[in-house]
Amino acid sequence: MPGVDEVFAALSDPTRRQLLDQISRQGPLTATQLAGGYPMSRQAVVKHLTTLAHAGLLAGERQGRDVRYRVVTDGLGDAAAWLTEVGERWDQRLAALQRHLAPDRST
Amino acid sequence: MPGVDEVFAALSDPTRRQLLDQISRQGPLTATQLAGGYPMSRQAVVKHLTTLAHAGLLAGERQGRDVRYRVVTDGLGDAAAWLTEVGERWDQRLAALQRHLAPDRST
DNA sequence: GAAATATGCAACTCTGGAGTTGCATCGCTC
DNA sequence: GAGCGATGCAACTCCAGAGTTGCATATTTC
Repeated sequence: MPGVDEVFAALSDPTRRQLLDQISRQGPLTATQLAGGYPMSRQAVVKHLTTLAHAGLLAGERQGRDVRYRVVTDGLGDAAAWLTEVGERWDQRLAALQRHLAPDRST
Repeated sequence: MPGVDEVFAALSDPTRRQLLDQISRQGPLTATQLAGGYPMSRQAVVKHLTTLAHAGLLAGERQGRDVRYRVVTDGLGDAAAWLTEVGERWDQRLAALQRHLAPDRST
């Protein structure tokens, strides 16, 4: 189970947010496919993907020669919970969030 | 207006989350008061507070010799919006969030 | 089986974040 | 006004993150 640290740290990089965004739109993609759209080396993109995977936001599935990265929800839970808990205290707008997420992740 | 980068980066540090948490519970506190509860120098805590303030999550108000830090909501908006936008795409649970935040911050 | 393409690994540089220490400055209080 | 307690500033160390390059390995395809 990935920690809140890693999730927020992963989301703090614009390239990584863009990667998540792109994959969430276009579905599973390989590192090489993704790398084409960014002004950096394939290896740099791979590192970002690894970071995201480590944070529980992506997962890579090997398919023969390729590895396709898809979005997963594992990492979001704790970070969202934290934002909810503290956010609720200082912003009434987020209080509603608490009430709507809580039922789903009660246990 | 603080960027999403800074907000997530600010939240990625456990000490900073703890500071936010503490201030959101106990109300406005000074750097010296806060520093007592952490295993680091006052200056280190001040740096964290400055980072949080820069991200739009805290604001310091001078009162004579003291500076009291209180929680503000400025920074949360964009980060929450991003989480909502992308999160919606990959987790139905977060879709509700979108619907409840949108009315308040619909430009 | 050989060429082409994709991933994996390792070493390297560079920059910024986290924390420290020392000292200066400002405001309160007696 | 003198001392005390708080903040502010600056310089310094240390380390992890971001990106690079080069090469090795695996898999597809002809």
